[in-house]
Amino acid sequence: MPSPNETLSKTFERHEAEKRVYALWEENNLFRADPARPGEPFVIVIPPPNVTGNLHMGHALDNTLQDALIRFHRMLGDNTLWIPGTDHAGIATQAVVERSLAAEGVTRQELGREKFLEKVWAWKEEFGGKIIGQLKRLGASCDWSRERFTMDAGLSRAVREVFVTLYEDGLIRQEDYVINWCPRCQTALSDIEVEREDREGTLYYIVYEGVDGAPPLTVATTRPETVFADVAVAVNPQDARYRDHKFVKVPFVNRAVPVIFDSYVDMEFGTGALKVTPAHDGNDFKIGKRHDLPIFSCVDKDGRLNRETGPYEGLDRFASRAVILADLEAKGLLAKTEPLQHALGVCYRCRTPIEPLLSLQWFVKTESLAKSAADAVRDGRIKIVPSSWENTFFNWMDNIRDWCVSRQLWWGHQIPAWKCASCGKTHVLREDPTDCPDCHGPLARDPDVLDTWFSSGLWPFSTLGWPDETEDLKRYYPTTVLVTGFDIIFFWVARMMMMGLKIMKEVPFRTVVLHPLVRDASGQKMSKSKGNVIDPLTIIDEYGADAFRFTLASQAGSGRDLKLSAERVAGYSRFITKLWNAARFALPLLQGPPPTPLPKPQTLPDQWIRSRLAVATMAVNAALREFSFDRAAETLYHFIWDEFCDWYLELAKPLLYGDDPKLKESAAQNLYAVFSETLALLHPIAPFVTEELYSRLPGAKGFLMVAPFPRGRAEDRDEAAEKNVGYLMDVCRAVRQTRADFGLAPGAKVAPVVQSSDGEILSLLRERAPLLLKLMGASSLSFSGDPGAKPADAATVIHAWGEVWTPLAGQIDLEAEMGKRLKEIAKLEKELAAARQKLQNPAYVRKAPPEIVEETREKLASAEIRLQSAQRSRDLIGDLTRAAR
RNA sequence: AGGCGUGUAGCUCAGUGGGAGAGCACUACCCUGACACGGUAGUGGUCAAGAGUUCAAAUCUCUUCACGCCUACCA
Repeated sequence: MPSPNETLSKTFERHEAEKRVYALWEENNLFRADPARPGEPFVIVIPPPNVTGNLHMGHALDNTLQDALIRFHRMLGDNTLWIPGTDHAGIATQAVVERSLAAEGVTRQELGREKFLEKVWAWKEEFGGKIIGQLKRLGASCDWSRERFTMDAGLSRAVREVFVTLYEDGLIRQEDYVINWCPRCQTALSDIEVEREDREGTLYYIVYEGVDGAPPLTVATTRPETVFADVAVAVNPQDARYRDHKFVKVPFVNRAVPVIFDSYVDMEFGTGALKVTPAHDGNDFKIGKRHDLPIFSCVDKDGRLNRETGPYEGLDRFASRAVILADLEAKGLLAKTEPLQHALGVCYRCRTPIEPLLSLQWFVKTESLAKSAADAVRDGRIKIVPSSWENTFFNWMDNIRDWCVSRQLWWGHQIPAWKCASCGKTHVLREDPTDCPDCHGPLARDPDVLDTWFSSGLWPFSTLGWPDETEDLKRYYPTTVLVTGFDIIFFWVARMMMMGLKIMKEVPFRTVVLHPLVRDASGQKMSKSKGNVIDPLTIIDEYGADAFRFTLASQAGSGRDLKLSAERVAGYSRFITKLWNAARFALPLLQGPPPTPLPKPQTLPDQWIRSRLAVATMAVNAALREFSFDRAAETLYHFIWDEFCDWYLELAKPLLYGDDPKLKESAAQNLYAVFSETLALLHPIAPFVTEELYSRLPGAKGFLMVAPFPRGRAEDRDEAAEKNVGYLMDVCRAVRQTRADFGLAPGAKVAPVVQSSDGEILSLLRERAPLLLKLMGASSLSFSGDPGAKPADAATVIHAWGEVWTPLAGQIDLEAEMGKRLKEIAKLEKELAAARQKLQNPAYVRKAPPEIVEETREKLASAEIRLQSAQRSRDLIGDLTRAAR
């Protein structure tokens, strides 16, 4: 680090400093957790980003908040651990590698499973985890020595252990079921991986002829190409129209199918008759089960019509539609068509329409797991912040459906299930078998892998070493806080709860902090196709990590959207510069750290800023404890800019620059204490600039990152000092206001007079006069106890404690000033009337709390005073106008 | 269809029973020896609309309107 005495550059050279400071933190092992150390555990597991991923705004926000919490608690002395890592992201990663293979003209099928997986691992080693370096640029203080990957050996063992345990407990089973199939990705998807898109579709009315001359029946469908797999037509039992229909013929294949009654059918929709296709619709599947109907497919996994469709075999499911409709029409079986707006299920990755398909898959039975998770939130073992999300959470947990966990991919945790070729039994095992445990027949392993969310569901304990009883696991489970966006409550948060409670018999975390999603400045989702993506690294390059983090924190309290714009970051980068410049002023004046315990402040400016610091410190502590990052940021912004820089530094200058060595020293020591504590308060949100400035404090030891976080000294609260500085501010503002209102020439030195009947106030002000002169741009300040001593042509500002008279000089825009005064008077009169009316209301005086009534009286008095001020100004302007004529 | 949420200054938002606020933007003036990425003083709002509860409503209740999100079995 540069030596403390070196003068600061004009602005914070953040590129160089961020790199240097971060390297120092790492070299000094400051991120590393030690279970043996004392302290309350404070543990966060990172939501593992995809190993293929790049840092985007969502990550930036998420990790800024986590880092702020970790840094805060580290400084509080807690035993903090922030576990980083990445997710193997099955389908996403497989797709990336397949794409790079395609460039070489190879498919994964040609390569074979084993070779392909080698390629993926090689890709992961070379390109994966780029995001880790990007998190470091953000300042993330993760314990990198504990970095994990959802497919590393330990986590894979955990996955297998959990799968087998759930299987043994009857919570996992393999079943034929209609699942969501993506014909493009060639895999099953869970229900929540299906997204709904509103699309303009068409409702086709198709005639099914009656069997043996029975009357025909018309059904309405959006999917005429699935008629081949129809096994029934269903109508509502209440529906009188179809009482006499017994059997109808499926078009093209002329199969006779029964007309059945099922209350699921909506009589109002279409014709009130529904074609039942159990193999290609989830609801039809349920109807089929209820009525014990046969089930078979007419669309294959590649999305083409199969053999059941006869001449149409091989056609794409959508391309076939036109042909089929034309043929239906030719047969006179297409009664009519009408447009229909419907929500089409599409693959969350490639937006290909989902094909509901009958298939053999593995399911996790979620009902009991979900109940225990919901109970944990209901009884407060897990707190959701903000609590408004609880209803959404319960709504899902109470209506949860079984979780399809098998995926027809290669990249992932292969399901530990083997099927015996001779006895046909399926074995789910912890250790790889050589032959069938029952009959020693040859075994074939299930080729499917698990949903990537299965392994991330174990993240809070698998990363701590489970299933081994590690020191980390004992010390750090359950984790303390989980910070994430609300978009993955169901994908991830709920599943961690279910898995943690089932496997560990204990909640995975005590608090879930849900933050907004980052949008662009106009509230649009950031997406490549819209071209509105702001790259966090570009922002960091341009404005610095501190300004960026401060911006994110300051906006993290708002509702569900965080609208981010570069202008806003630019604004907060000025705040960082302001702090830097305050340091440029302060550092050369400092000799060394103040003695401990910190001496009581002796002078008014010191008493005042210490009091204000105590208030701000307590507010920041409270805000960070309550995850109100925005409140913490706002408090710091105003304390540093308005109170520390604008008032305290100005008030302290005469002492710091003065001739009295004793005063000088105590002022410098106080400045040191206040400034260094301010840096500490700001550190969790803006770690780089604060660490850098801390290192420049003469005699500062160690790192700010591990310095104690200020708690706020209650004994520093000093109401008298705050009141007295209030008088100084009153005088100062009165003169400044007069200067501005009456357009006094900037160079013109005024000679204001302060009048008060309170001798103590006068002597206080007299003592501070030299200081005030500079702040007001006055040549002299005089004092009077006598209201009659007012100079002619002086503007008056009245305060409750006295008056400030400022003699006028120079050019004044009388007309404009008169307008302003009249407007002000009107406003004040209104205010007065309102207050008077309240006080005249007996019900108010009787029922309102006395302090509120008192407040209103004070308000009335203050409005009267301000009205007097304004009236005097008006009269003065009137006089001046007449004199000018 | 149901659920959740939002509506406050030109923009972004804080404020959950008692003075309508902040940042940015805007206006005027000022390079005063840390900072013009600065300072000082200002302009700007029927708190979406209506009704109710209350001595008192941006805040609580109801209704309406607008927008957003989530969930869902209307083929």
